[in-house]
Amino acid sequence: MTSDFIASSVNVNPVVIRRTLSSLKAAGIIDVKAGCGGATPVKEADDITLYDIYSAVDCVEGDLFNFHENPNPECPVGKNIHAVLDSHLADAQTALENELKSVTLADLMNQLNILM
Amino acid sequence: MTSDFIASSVNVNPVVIRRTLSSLKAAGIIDVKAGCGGATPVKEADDITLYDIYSAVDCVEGDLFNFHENPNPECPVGKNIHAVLDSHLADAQTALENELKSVTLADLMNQLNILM
DNA sequence: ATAGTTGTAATCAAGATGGTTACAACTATA
DNA sequence: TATAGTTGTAACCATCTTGATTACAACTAT
Repeated sequence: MTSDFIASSVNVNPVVIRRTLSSLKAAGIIDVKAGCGGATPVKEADDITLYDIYSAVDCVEGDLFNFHENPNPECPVGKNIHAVLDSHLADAQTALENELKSVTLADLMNQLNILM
Repeated sequence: MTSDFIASSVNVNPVVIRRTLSSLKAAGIIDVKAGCGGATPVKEADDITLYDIYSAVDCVEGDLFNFHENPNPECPVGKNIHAVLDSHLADAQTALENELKSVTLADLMNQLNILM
């Protein structure tokens, strides 16, 4: 399918589709050649997780949680807030990511077949 | 401490502090009276989790993941995409929230005492 | 009564996001 | 090879979001 076709179905500008496909290509998930229409998967469906896609289109880059890069070193709370909080926030992010890693594109396709 | 004092330490506008304290008050975590300075906790520190604070200041309201409220019903993928994806995304969100629920303010205060 | 504080609406600037246009580079096909 | 159709990407613009700021009413302790 061409980016124009997908765009008209998704009801969005073709450039947005191309940008997203470019991200997936950069992440090594699909291959898309300039000129001829269509994109082809590079990896097997059971080797592509939701996390792969999630990180490919990186809505989130690096840390999910961010706060106050330069807290006041004179403040007893501010001085230690990152030492206290960062590990817990990282744990929460990891929990989310692990859940996304547990679902593959093959899983979704199976669900889709059942529904159709 | 007054909102002005906190604001100068955090290096932010006092109104921002007041807005955040208002959110925490609305969530029943602290009490803050207009007029006199300072805020007092309403619940015990071991009864306040990171999730309570996270949801009180609601950077995220409702769903963490959002995509395409009105997909094309003519499209075999779009027609079923929410039925296929939503539960997995909800699971990921729950995993993150559960992790935040496992850490209390008392935990953080203990860590802080060790560091100080 | 007064000085100092919180609550909140209103406004503004800055940054982020997505939409759109435009065009070069590329590919398959006749 | 010429051509029609497609992708890649830069550039620009409108819109939304976010936080900063001002202003002032309502409140509290002394």
